[in-house]
Amino acid sequence: MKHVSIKDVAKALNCSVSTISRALNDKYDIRPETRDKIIKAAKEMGYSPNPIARKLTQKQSYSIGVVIPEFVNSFFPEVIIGIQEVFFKKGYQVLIMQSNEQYEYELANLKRLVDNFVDGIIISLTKESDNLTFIRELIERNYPLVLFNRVDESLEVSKVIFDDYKMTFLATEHLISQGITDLMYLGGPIHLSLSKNRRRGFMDALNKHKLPTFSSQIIETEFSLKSGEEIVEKLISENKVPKGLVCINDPIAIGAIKALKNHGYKIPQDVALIGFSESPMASIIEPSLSSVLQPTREMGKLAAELLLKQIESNSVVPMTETIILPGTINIRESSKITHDV
Amino acid sequence: MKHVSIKDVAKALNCSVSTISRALNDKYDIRPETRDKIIKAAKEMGYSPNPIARKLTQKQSYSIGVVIPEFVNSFFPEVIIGIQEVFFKKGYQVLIMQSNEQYEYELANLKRLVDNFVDGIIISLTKESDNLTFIRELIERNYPLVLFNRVDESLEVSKVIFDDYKMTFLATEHLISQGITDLMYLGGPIHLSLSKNRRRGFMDALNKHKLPTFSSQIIETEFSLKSGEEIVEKLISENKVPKGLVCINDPIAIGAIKALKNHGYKIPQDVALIGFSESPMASIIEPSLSSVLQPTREMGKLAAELLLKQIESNSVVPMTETIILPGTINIRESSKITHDV
DNA sequence: CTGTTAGCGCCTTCAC
DNA sequence: GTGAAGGCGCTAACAG
Repeated sequence: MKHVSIKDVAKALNCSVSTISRALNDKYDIRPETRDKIIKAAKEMGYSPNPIARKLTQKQSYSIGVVIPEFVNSFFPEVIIGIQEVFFKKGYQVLIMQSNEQYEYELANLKRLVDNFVDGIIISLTKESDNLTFIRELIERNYPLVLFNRVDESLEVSKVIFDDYKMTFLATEHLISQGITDLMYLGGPIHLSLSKNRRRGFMDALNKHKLPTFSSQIIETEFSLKSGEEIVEKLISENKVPKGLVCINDPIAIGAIKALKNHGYKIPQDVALIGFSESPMASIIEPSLSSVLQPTREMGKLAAELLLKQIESNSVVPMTETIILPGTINIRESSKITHDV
Repeated sequence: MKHVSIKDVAKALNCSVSTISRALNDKYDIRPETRDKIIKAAKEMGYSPNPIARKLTQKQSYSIGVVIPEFVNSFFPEVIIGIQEVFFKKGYQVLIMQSNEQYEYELANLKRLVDNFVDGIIISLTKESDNLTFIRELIERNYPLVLFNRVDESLEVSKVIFDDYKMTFLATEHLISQGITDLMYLGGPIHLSLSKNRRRGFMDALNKHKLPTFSSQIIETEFSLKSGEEIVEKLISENKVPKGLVCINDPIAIGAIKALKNHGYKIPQDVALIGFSESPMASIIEPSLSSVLQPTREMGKLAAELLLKQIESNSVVPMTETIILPGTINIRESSKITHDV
C-alpha cells in the first residue's frame, strides 16, 4: 500500500516522468491522446500527487494559514467557516492555528506557517500582541497577509474590520435614547485597535449628547464572560453600578448580567446593557441581550477574497485594502426601558 | 530576504552540507567544537530548517491532523485545546480541519492530511459518516489513528469516549428519582455509536424501574439548538409533551427549553430536562440546565497521548486501546422538582 | 570525525 | 512531442 508516484506511472506506461508531469499538469507540448491515456492510467493506478514534493520545487503550496487568538467563543469559528468556503472551492487547504490568546503561541504559529510555505496568512491578533516585529517583516517581504477584526492600524496591510467606532457610537446613543445618562463602558484589552475605536465611539456619543464624562468610566476587561462577571461584581461591591453598560462583546455583557442578577438588580430598569458581536447566547439569556449584529461569516469570506487577490496577482506592489463592515443593532429586552414605570 | 539554507551555511563555514546537517540534528559522529561552531553560525545567519524538504526525505513530519465535524459549539474547540497542549510541548504541529458535518468534507480532509504526510490523525466523525471505507484502509495500513467522542465501534482502532451508556442511564434515573415516569429522549443522529449507547442507557433505566416504554419515545435529532427547538415545537403542537426530557446534548436541551418557555410551560414543574456535555450556556439559561459534566479537555489530552504512543512506537502491531471517560451529573434547576408544590 | 554521493517526488530547462 | 538531466533542501549511506 505504498504511494504510487509519478515514476511508477511512467514505468507502467513506458514513457518518461516528464511526459507524465506535463500530462498531469495539462501543459502545452503534449499530444492530447497521450495526455488522456496518461491521465486515465494515473487514475487507475490510484496516483495522487505528493504535495510535499510539489511544494519543494514550486512557489505555490495551495495552502493558506489562519491564525486566531481563541476559539472558545463562536465568533472565530464562524469567521473560519467563511474563509473555508472561499478556499475550499479554489482547492486550497486551510490550516487553522490557535494562539490561546498568547503572543508566544501566535508567533510560533506564524513561523510554522511561513516555514511550511503557505501561500498566505489570515490573522486576528491575540489580546496581548503588542510586538509586531515579525508581522512587519512579513509585510516588508510582501508576504500575502490579511488581518481581520483584531488588527493593528499602524500596519500597512489588508484588513477587514467592523465599523467599531460607529457601531459603538450608535449602541451608546441607543442607551442614551432610552433616557440613560449614567453610562459606563466595559472596554476590552487596552491596546487593540478594536478596543480603542470602540472606546472612542462611546466617548464621542457621550460628548455629542453633552453627558458628563469621567476617567473611571471606561474599564479594561478581557473578552470572557468571567471577566465581565468579576468586574461588575467589583462595581457592585464598590457601589458604583451605573444605569447603563455598553459592553465590548456579548460574553462580557452576559457575565455582567449574571453578576447583576445575582445581586437582585433588575434589567433593564436598574441597569440597561448592550453587547457586541451577536452571540447565540444573546437571545437565550434572560433578559435577552441587545447586541450589535455583525456579518461574521461575511468577514471571513471577504478576508479570504482579499488574500486570494494578493496571492493570485503576484505583483511586487503590495496591495493593501481595508474593508469596513457595517453592523446593525439588534434591540432586545436588556435595553428596552418601559417608560411607564 | 531569502530563506537561508543548509547550503548557505556550509558555504560560509567552508565545510560540507552533511556536516551541517549532522551538527544541527545533534548526531553522533561530530566533534563537539565544530558542532557548536556550526550551530552558532547557523543562528547568526538566521537559518531555519525547511520542514518541507525534511518531510520529503524522512518519514516523520512532526505534524498531526485533527478532523472535527464542527466547531460552532464549544465542545470540539475545548477538546482541541487539550490536544494542542500535548503536541505543542513535543514540538508537533497540529493541523485542524473542520468537516462541516458533511461526509464529503471529512473525506477530503482526511485525504489531504494523509497526502501531507501527517504522522497521525485524531478524528471525530460527522453526523452523516456511515461510509468508513477510507478510515478502514488507514487502519489496515496501520496508520496512527485515534477516534474520539463520535466513534464507530466496529472500527478496530484506539478510541477515547465518554461513558455514554452509563451517564445517560444515570441522567435518566435522576429524572425518575424526581418522580417523573413519563419520559422521552431527544437522541441525536441515529447511526452514531454515541447515540446508540445513550439511547440504550435511557431505555435500560426505564426498564430497570419498570416504566412503560413505547416506540415514539426516542426521537432522532441533530446536535443543534435549532433542532431541539423544532422538535419540541412539534411535540407541543401534537400535544405530546412528556413530563421529562433527556437530551443528547445541551444545545438540544436549550432549544427545547426555549420552545417550552415560549408556550408557557413551567420548567421543571411541567417538564423537567437534563442535557449532556456541560456547555457554558447551561448555567446561563433560565432555569439553569442540569447536564452531564464531562472532562472535555482531558479527552483531548488522552486522545493526543494515545496517538503519540502509536507514533513513537513504530511497532508493526496495531496498538488499539479504548479509554472510557466517566462524567458526573451536574444538577441544576431544570430537573430539581420541589415536591412541596 | 568529515566529505562525497545518491535520492525523496516533482517540475523545468534543454536537447533531440 | 518526448526524453534526459538537474535541482528544490535535506538526510542517509558509504567512503576516506
